[in-house]
Amino acid sequence: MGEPTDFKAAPPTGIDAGASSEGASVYELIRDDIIAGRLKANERLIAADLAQRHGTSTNPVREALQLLRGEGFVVITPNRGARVRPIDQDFVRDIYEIGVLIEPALTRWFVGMATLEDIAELERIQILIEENDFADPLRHSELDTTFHTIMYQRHYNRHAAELWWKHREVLRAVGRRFNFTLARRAAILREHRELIDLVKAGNADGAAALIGLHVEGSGRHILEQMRAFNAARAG
Amino acid sequence: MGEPTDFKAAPPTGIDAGASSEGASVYELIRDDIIAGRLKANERLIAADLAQRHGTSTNPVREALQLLRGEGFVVITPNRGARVRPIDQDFVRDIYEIGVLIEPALTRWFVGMATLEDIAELERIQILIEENDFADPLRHSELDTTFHTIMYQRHYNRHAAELWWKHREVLRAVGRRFNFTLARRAAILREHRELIDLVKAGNADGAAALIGLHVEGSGRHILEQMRAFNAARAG
DNA sequence: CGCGTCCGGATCATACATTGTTTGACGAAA
DNA sequence: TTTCGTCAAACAATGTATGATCCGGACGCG
Repeated sequence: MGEPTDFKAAPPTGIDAGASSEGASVYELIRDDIIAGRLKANERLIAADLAQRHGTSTNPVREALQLLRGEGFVVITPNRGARVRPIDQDFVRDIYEIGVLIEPALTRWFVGMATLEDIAELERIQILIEENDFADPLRHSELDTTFHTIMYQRHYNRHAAELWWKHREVLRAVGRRFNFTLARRAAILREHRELIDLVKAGNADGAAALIGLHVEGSGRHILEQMRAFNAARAG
Repeated sequence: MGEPTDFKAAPPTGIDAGASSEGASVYELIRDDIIAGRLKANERLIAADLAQRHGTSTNPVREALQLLRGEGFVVITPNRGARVRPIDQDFVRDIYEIGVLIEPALTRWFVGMATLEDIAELERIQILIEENDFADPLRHSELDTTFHTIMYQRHYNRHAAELWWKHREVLRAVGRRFNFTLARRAAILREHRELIDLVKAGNADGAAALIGLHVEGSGRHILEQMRAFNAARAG
């Protein structure tokens, strides 16, 4: 975990990391292709083709597909191969709704466990977020993820934390395609500030409720963007 | 889904099913070995060994391991192979705690969508459960799973339903090792009955709260059994 | 204790066998 | 002529086998 001063978003401890040695595993390449929409919904994923496209053999590709299946990005039907699961509005909604259920619980625990250092760290990141002020969207995304990771990374329920992280990655990837509305920007800053206050006050229920709204707002925001994008494309 | 009169527990629609054609895929064999404790905690999983033991080659084994990784049963470190994740009390606690967060939401939705047929179906299963009265534990497990599946199988959030199903499978496998205490038996029957009443009354919040308690009780029950078992083994 | 060597095994490439699915041609029946 | 069932060939999923390469840990030496 190294220096806690680093703002780089990283999984909350001992969590997976691709199976491959290379910087960009086949797994990651395919996954990003799916999330970014380069591989279209329901498109067939033929192992041999993917192997050739990424300059590997079929063996790693097949493993990557199994992994992606486990994560829900790919649907495999026995003897009929793999298809891209559509990253559509339903998919995003499903994911953020689960977040709405889980994150408040993680937050509630954090409020009871937070040290002064934790709070200082949150405030430090929040200041960086405000300094960046969405100028660099990627940096905002990193910082925002770090903000939440600070709260969840030590939670005893590793399963829940891991689930949160996976979902977070998906939403982050999808959201990268869009810009933040002014309203959303304001809400994010306000809610973060408010959250810090609630943590300071030790108000676990309040913090949990707020995080629920925060996640819900974030999910809705992405959903709206997707809807607008699709409407624009159709119109 | 074929005949709704069948009580056999089955996943809530279109959910995975092993990748293999055979009845028992390597994936399932390894998974069951882990859950049943035949493969010990943190034991190294050497692809070549597993392949030989199950009479296959390394390729299916590696794919199975990736899949198991995605489901949290196996931890894979790059270039250092796979290890069995311990199915210990922490693991079980993590899983049922997530259930406590998710199932109430699924239930709340069900209460708003339940038809008379659904309720009749719940009551029918409940009668079978009471007739069996834990005499055949396996049958109870099947029936109980069906009871909950009736409520969740049509939920729009497939992701959440799938998550529930996976967790359910694990808890079922772990629980198979133990017997129900009398107190737990009574609680299960009472809570199911009460749940049906709440559904009939359209009391979504009440049903959600009750399910929360139900899942919590179920989880604690398994945890207690594990604790007792370990204490007995140690003493 | 630090360092180099060696070995096990992970990872990947390749080739091939087997089996299930799809598709479209062909022919019989309406 | 149209419709429908049958069947074979193409395609690809799945599994097997084998070898190359590379990383990490263990062992032994200085």
